[in-house]
Amino acid sequence: MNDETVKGLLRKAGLKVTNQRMMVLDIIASHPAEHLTAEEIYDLAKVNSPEIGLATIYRTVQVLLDLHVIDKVTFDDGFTRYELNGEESASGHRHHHAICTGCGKVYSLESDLLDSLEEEVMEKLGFLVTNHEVKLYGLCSECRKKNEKKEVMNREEREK
Amino acid sequence: MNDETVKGLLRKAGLKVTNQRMMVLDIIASHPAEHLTAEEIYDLAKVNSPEIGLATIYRTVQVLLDLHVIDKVTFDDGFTRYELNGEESASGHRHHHAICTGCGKVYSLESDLLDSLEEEVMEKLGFLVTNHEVKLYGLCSECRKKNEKKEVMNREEREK
DNA sequence: CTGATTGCAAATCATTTGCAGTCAA
DNA sequence: TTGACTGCAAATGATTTGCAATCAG
Repeated sequence: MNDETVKGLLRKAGLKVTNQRMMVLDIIASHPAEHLTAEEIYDLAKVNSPEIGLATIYRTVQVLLDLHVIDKVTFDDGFTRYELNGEESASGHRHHHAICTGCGKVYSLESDLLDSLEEEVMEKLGFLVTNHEVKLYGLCSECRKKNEKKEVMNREEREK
Repeated sequence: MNDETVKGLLRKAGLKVTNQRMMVLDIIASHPAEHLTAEEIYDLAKVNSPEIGLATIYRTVQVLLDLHVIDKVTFDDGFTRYELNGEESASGHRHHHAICTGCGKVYSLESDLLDSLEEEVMEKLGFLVTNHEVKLYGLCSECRKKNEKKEVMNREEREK
């Protein structure tokens, strides 16, 4: 989805194409996989437009959410984050996230392996799935290595 | 998991077994699949203990979260909700939720169909999944029926 | 022009925290 | 007895809102 497409969506919705709106969109688009918070978007926006207000960021992400241009994500750290909607994936479904409980790093996954789960829900509950959100919590390879080292150290400590 | 088990967990953690803590636990346990908010737990607690404070609810759910007796869930409505940890399911993994975008009702699912996804993440990223959270958004059978009716009405309206 | 949008500051509202009194062990 | 726990009220911090000025169409 490019700027022009979004401009079209804005107009179709009877909304105006403003510098602030396009700037927020571009900031989110140019930081893929970074899951920016409103405050982070605000700080980046201020670099080129120091007069912009934080309220504008909040109002703009709401507009972009309504247009399904972006999606909301949270990783239980008290912040709402925003990312481009993965509309490319025919299904319209969002991608998944793997969150490391060790270092907090977030990995984005593209796999769409929930089809069988969604079919099951349709059959058993008559529930039609239109979107999903998957978060995997665990340890990334780096943190697993660190943990192993720590365990070795603890063992040596104990065996003293 | 019963009261006695939790009392044991509290003692093992060097924490005290208080009426407030057991009451909050019992309220959450006796409202399965209702995904209570702190405020809702507070209102239910006040029925029998009008002097209890909301801060105690927040502090208590934090303790129960630390002990992995309960889990946190959010459905993007601005509230944090709490539910008993589905520790029964050998894997220690949480169950899934299907959230109706029509009426907001939440269905709990027990299926554990993410194994292949988790294996893939392990192979490709070296990321070890220890827990996951799955939310399916869509329309429940009731709301689908309502939508169909509405569509028929719209069509009739258009064809006038 | 003119209503939508913005920036600012003040308001909201869920959650957290300090503190003095209370209670479990 | 005594440190952990609780209730209360005040503080915090992300997000929202009212309003006058500004801007897109």
